[in-house]
Amino acid sequence: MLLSAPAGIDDILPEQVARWRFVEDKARELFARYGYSEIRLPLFEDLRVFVHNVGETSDIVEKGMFTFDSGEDHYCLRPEGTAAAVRAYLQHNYPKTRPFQKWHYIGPMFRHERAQKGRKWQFHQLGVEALGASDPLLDAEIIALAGHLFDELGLSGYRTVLNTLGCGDCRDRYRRTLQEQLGPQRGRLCADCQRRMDRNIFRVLDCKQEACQAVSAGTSTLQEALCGNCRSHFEATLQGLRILEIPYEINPRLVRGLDYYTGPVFEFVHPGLGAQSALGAGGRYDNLIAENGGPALGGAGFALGLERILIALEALGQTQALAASPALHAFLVSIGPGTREPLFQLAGKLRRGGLRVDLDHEGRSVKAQMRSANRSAAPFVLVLGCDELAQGQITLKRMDTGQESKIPLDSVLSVLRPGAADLPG
RNA sequence: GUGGGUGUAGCUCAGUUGGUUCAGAGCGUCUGACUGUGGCUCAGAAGGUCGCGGGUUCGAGUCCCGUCACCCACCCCA
Repeated sequence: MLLSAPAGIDDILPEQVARWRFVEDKARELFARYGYSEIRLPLFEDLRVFVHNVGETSDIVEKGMFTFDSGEDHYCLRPEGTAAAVRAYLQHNYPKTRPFQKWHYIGPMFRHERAQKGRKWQFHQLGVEALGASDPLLDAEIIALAGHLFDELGLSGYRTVLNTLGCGDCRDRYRRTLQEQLGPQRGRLCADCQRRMDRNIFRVLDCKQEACQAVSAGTSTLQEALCGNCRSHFEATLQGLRILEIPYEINPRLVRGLDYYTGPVFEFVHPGLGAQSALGAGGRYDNLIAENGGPALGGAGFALGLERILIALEALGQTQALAASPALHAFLVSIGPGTREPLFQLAGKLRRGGLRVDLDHEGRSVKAQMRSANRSAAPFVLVLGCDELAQGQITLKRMDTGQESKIPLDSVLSVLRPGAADLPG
């Protein structure tokens, strides 16, 4: 019986890697343009890093993490990046040395949920964290950055939805209001929402059930409970978006599942994604640093689902025009006894000289070697037969015209090298 | 954790009311078409315990049960 990868974990095969790199490369370039330097964080952490921050009652912590023990210590595969970034920020004393940090990361995250479209056990996030400041223009900046990335990728049709959750006080006040307004209607809510009422009552607001929506439609919105500071921060964020001419829409019922969010939160949704409709999401978390033992410094960030971006691009038909890897400069074909080793030697020289070349390793016929050459998309083929070998020459064939010429064996590098920069790839 | 759907060659799928074309097609792969040369065309070949295990039947990809895997959805979230 052949083994296969665990459920919910995909191999990213060579044929697919070009698409991944297309997104990753573009993201890295843009992150740098916005001043977000890369940080590489561990794939597993002390369990407490996430339990306290993501939320004890969130599904991620309740049943969604891969955990394991080593002796007395409890660990988990990271389910998200923000809490780990904050941990590193504090561990390395950034608040005291250089409190304002703009970081980005790209890498795998792990959540133990039933897999479905756009939801895997191992998935990949592109994330950004701006730590140590509470400037509302930072909220606007990261929203703009995500949108900019989508635009650069040719990912059209996404919507930017935002809302504000308010500070702790606003939320406490609003929570009480909701409890009062929803309490008497509890029986009309679905079973999930009745559960949500006790765990995270805000999530009742974005339940998909019609009955629940009808009930929650009658409740007051958080906007009405917002304190002056939160109101002006949100306004300033929106103003920042307008300055940058970023289109957005406000959804007062947008709620985030992670506990650490405060203030503005946002989501990028796309119709090509299926039920998991968010390309990415994020928001401000002004209490997170303090709650982890640091000073009262704010932060904001987002995480985008790499697979989801790929799904959306696929839905848009933006899949072609991506070479799997740079094409070879030349494919080397050997004909007849005694030619293989000299050809192998030539390959070594050409590679040392900076050219991408390859040759057959399956003992295939000349015709088959030519087929390989053709498939490789190499613009040139070098044919070494007994005749050429005896003359110290090699046949250089242009694959586009089929034109052939013999050149001295030791001149190959200098003949191909000048044009190498013009070659595809 | 809960539903629903699907499981036939490497890939995409046909296989009608269970019975000598039900083991097939297309694509892909490989070989060959005046003995050292690709892309097009033509010819041919390889490749499948029909997910797995039971059962019903004279006889099962084709019916029943179980099981596993995958997909989609709920939930949750990127």
